[in-house]
Amino acid sequence: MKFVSEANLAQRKTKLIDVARDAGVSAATASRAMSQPDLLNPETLERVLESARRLGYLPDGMARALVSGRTMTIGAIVPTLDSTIFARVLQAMQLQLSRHGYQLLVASHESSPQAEVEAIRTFLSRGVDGLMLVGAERSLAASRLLAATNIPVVLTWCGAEPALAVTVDNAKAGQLAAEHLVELGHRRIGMIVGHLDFNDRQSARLAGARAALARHGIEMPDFLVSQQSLSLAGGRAGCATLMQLDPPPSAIIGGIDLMAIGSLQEMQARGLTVPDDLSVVGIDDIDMSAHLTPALTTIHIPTTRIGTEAASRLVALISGKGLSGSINLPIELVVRHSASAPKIRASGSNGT
Amino acid sequence: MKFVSEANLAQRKTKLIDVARDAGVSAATASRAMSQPDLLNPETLERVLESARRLGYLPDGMARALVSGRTMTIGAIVPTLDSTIFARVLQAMQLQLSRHGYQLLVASHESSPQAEVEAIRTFLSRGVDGLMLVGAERSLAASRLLAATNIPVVLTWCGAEPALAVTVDNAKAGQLAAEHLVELGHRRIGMIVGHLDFNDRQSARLAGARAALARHGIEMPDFLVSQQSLSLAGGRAGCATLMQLDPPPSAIIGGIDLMAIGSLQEMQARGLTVPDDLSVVGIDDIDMSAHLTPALTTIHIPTTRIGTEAASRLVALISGKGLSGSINLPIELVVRHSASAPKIRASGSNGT
DNA sequence: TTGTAGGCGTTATCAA
DNA sequence: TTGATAACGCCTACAA
Repeated sequence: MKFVSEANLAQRKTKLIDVARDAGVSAATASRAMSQPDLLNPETLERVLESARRLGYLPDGMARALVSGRTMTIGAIVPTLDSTIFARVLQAMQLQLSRHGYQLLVASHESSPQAEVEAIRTFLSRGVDGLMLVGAERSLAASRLLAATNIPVVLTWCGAEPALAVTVDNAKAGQLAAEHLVELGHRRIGMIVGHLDFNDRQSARLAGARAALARHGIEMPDFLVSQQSLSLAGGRAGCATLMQLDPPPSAIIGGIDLMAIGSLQEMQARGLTVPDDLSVVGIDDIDMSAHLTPALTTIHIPTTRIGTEAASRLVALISGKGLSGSINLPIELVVRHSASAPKIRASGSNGT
Repeated sequence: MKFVSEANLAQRKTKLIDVARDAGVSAATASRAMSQPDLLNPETLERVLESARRLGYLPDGMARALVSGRTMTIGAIVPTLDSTIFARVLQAMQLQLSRHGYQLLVASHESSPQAEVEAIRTFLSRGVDGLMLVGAERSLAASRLLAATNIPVVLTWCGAEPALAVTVDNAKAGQLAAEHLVELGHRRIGMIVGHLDFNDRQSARLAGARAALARHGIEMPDFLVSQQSLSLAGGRAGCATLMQLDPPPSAIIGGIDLMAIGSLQEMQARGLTVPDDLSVVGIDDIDMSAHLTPALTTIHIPTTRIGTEAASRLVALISGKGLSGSINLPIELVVRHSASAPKIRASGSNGT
């Protein structure tokens, strides 16, 4: 028969026992060479390591995890991967985690509460050592899952007692944006936000803006708020909708920078000028915002830091050392060139 | 003593045997209830499932993987998470994979060949069932690792025989961009590309553009090529550099859309007009490009499809069914408004 | 249709 | 310093 033997087709993965035999030691010793080199005789150690190298040994994470109970893996579940914001957070987390030997497992739920539960279940089942989630609002099933687990969980952006959280004051972000516009003299202010269900960040930003305006005796009724997809196109559509109003708002707040930028582009496409014809303020301060013409006035959110802090806390909690309380990161208004005093309009009520 | 007993602090995770006992069956039966429900007596099945639900049973993925040899996990290693392009690919992959019960494990190497090896090693060790990588160029160590493994690996963007690949003709992308500009009448064409080492996509795009120009008797010497970071800021810097030349190019190709957009913004910041003062062509066709003013002329790369195809092939390869050859996806020029015929310059040699 | 028993690759405990 | 051996939680022939 000329058939190639099966054994040659899929060469069996070399395992610890192979290395041990090759080096003439027991499996236990070989194992120690991998994880606790200090306990070994230098010569033995070198011999085992050499065998491992030559045989191309790769430890089996599954077996290792099964017995040790730890996978050296952290799960992060975000609304979407297709967002500079979350990409940044994940990047920061991965960087921080890799410093401690942890690997990041990422999943996105595309704003579906049910998909989030599934992701949580999968990660828990997969044996992640820690979990990072975005926002405080989630399905009951998800909450139950989280309550039942005993691995550390950290919430980001928005928190909810008693969970550990790395937050940012989203309501204040809306407030800062609104107050800036009021100070510039705006009275008719619109806002473009993402879809509010299952998005406590956007909800808080809107509420914060509204409350701030109310304190100045200004209302922002529903027709001045446009719910759109959290994208450039959403921003453009929102801007188009609001500009159709009569009279149109003299200023718009974008629930995220991307939507504010969409507004900028919609105005440009209409041959109108920002900030002369419309003031625009964003929230997030993504990279691009500083490079636009006009550069976008926005609220800076320390995105990278959120990731770093979340990762640090997770690691600290797992190893049981280091501080690990919740933290609320500072945000601030970044004044650039997309918002100015409103043009005096014949029909408008002016401030002075 | 009033100490709370340890057992209460960390309630032991319920495992299969607990469910089995609770339902009054053997572990084997409980196991079958989870993975092969058809084999069970409906009543028994229901009883086990009920117990599992009530006890909040979550299968231990590690143990399951150890015995079954499969983790239902696919690893994807990309240059960076902070990129619309890769975000899109990953999103598409995740969507496709979830349809088959697979989970996506993501890592980024930030353009470090060594970090890539580490990521590959980690994933292999973690027991992923398949691996997705970007580009065909990598360190020797990485190649060895890949050659030694017997899980399916799919390369994306650029391929290399005999590896399975889902590619796009990057050289042709550069070619299409260059030819479009030549047809418009441009003779002095610059290009802004990413750093060329460990990035075969950018290298190919540059080479393709150069070759196309050469066929028309046009040279693109090094001083007309600016290597920058793959970012908006990089694009701006590259544009600034090239515009300082005397004479400056009449057209610029961006190695990625983001850099082309950076060029647009640099021009705008300088009070110059695109395409009147400079024609700009990108490569990628990201969302934003269609929304700019002027809208960006670019080469469309089917990013989402790359992810979908890669995922499908991986799944097919793992399950051993379905087609699974390499595939080269079509790309095409998308003419919008950022490139036009060059202004006749006194000092320039015009075509006619 | 259900139960028994062996083993997946590694680490940890206990002796030697 | 090293070795034997028993878990880890689950799956899957094989038997009943």
